[in-house]
Amino acid sequence: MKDLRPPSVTIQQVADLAQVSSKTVSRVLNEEPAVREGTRNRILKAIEQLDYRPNLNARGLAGDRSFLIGLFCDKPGDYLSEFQAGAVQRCRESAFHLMVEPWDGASPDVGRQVNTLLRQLRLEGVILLPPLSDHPLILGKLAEAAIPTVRIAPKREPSDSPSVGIDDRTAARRMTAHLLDLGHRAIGFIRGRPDHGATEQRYLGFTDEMRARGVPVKSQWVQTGNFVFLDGLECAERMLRGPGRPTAVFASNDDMAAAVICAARQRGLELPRQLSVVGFDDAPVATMVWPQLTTIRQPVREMARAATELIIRHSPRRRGWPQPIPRQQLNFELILRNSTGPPHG
Amino acid sequence: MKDLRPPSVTIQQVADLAQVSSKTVSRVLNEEPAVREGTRNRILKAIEQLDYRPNLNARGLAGDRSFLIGLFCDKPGDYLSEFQAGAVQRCRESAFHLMVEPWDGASPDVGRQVNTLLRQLRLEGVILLPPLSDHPLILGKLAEAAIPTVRIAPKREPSDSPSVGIDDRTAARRMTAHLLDLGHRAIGFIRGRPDHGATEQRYLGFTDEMRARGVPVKSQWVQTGNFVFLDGLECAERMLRGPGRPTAVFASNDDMAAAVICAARQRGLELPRQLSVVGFDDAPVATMVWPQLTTIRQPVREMARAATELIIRHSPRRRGWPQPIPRQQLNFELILRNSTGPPHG
DNA sequence: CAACAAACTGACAGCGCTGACAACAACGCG
DNA sequence: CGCGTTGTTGTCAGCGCTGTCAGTTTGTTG
Repeated sequence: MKDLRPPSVTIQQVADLAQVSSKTVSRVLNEEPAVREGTRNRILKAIEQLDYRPNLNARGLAGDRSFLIGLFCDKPGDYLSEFQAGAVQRCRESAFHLMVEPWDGASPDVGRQVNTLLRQLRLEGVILLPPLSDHPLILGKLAEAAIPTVRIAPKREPSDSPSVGIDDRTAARRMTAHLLDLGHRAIGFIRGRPDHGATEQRYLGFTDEMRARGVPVKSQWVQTGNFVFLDGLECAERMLRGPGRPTAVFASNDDMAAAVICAARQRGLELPRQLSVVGFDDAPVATMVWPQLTTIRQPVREMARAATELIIRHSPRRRGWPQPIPRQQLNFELILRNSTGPPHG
Repeated sequence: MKDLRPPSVTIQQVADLAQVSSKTVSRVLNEEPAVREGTRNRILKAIEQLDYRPNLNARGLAGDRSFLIGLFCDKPGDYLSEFQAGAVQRCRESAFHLMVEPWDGASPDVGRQVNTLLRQLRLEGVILLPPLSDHPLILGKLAEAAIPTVRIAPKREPSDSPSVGIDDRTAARRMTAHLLDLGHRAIGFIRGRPDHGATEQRYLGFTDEMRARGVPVKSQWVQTGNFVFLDGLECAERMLRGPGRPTAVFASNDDMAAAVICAARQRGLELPRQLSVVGFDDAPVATMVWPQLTTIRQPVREMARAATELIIRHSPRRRGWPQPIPRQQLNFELILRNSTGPPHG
């Protein structure tokens, strides 16, 4: 059975047409400076005319590159989807490609698998989504292989690797202020997964503002929901049963906030009159529940672009990594919808 | 600035250690048959010992392959996430990799871009998610490049390309039967995006069963919501206002069903007593709204596995494509939750 | 205008692997 | 024992591109 594919145009054909050597064509492909204007144009025209596309395998093999960026994540989901979209977009602009790799952070085999991937594919950089941003083993492998790495919303802040995120602490603080401004004093909080960096930051933001205003944080109103709906449901039920329940609940993400809404409904509470609920992330579900969630919008696509940009800009790696790149913080946005209102009475 | 990466192990080193030629190592790598048991073991041991990983670029260049499978989709979202997870999993088992590529089906430039991708990356196969499964231009390019293609939930059924899906029509019919069995006679339906194959099938399933039971379909209760929440909201409002409203609404997907729930709430309807709502897909949102949605579960991961399997099994492409592969239909599941009940009164 | 530097271009090897084909061994058979 | 046959391994070229370095042209200066 023969190969049915049409034959591909090679760099040599372009070179012949433009009457230069293939090396010179290679130069314009790689945007190397030393090519005369006229020559470049002639080559560009030839490329156009033949509709030439360089073969990535060949380019990679010869130059020991891959034009591939890895996006390592824990689980698929909204956040990943959105992030991926932003990253792919940026990649396209520079003829890079994105390889999304889900890892089970808990598996004992990650190390080996990451190794395989790095060495087989020769990734030019890796973006780590939480909670992988703080996975010691993966970070270790990456460092060992000297792969440029950008961590998204990391927990620790070792100065040796750049990261992109928002100021979760300030955002949570702002949100808490919103609740306090409405008049709430009895506020519950649902924490996220302990291994996410954002979890602690958001909680700190909450307590910062409560303390600053002199409002006590009741420990039985602080629960941990691991960022998932079902856990959020349980947390909400624990908070809401009994007479002395909070008048507002701040969930660390929207999935859990949606759970609070469900739980409140089941108990027959009227929202937001009897209970205000706020989330974090502005996930799709934020506008698919009623009342719609007041939340914090993270500029996920922009973060993805920024992270991808960092890697592309410093590629090929020979140019050195890391540079003195500070943690990059993008702006969040407080989005007021109708899940919040003044407390009843 | 020198290259910081550790040097990589080559096939030659393995060959030397095992005292064979590199070609023989290559043979075991590619699972070619003509290698003596003892030799194979010796080589395997050497590979293990050196922790050798073949360089994909080199393999690709020499063999004119890529070990890459493309997953083309329209927009990111739950469905994609889930599908991607399944596909990546299958890829890993065979040392393949998945390249997710979002395309704007409406853009006039898709053709060129698809071309670039196919030729640069030399994808060994492509999986098309709806609505791209029926995108004439993309299908054309793929055929032209003789790339094995699997279409997910396609509309048309040209026998020349395999596809994977569920029996949307029967599923919708089953769901409709559920509603009728509960006693509903006034049933509204919200259609999806016209360019999705499933849209028509699901609607047909609905009318099939209604007709079979002799229950009339009211045209003002059939609306089109394009599978998105906001449109669903409008559709629901149109159906629900006025006195003669349906007692049940069948939305073609869960996002729109969630919208129906919102709309019903805003009008103060009690669910499911005054209105039953059902969706389709069993998306995450199905269990994040209250009441939780009765819906149809699609085995998305299994579909992904099946599609990926088809491509891997027929790779390298020299082995011929297409084979006489019929449309593959996986089983759906009707999931009863609490958004449905007998009609009021 | 010679002399030299800077800008530009090309020749060539080789990246790590596989395809085609040759070579060689082991075996069965007349 | 010669010969073909099958099974197993090796040789070698070359996939399409880029790195190195040498060669050529152009520009600048005294």
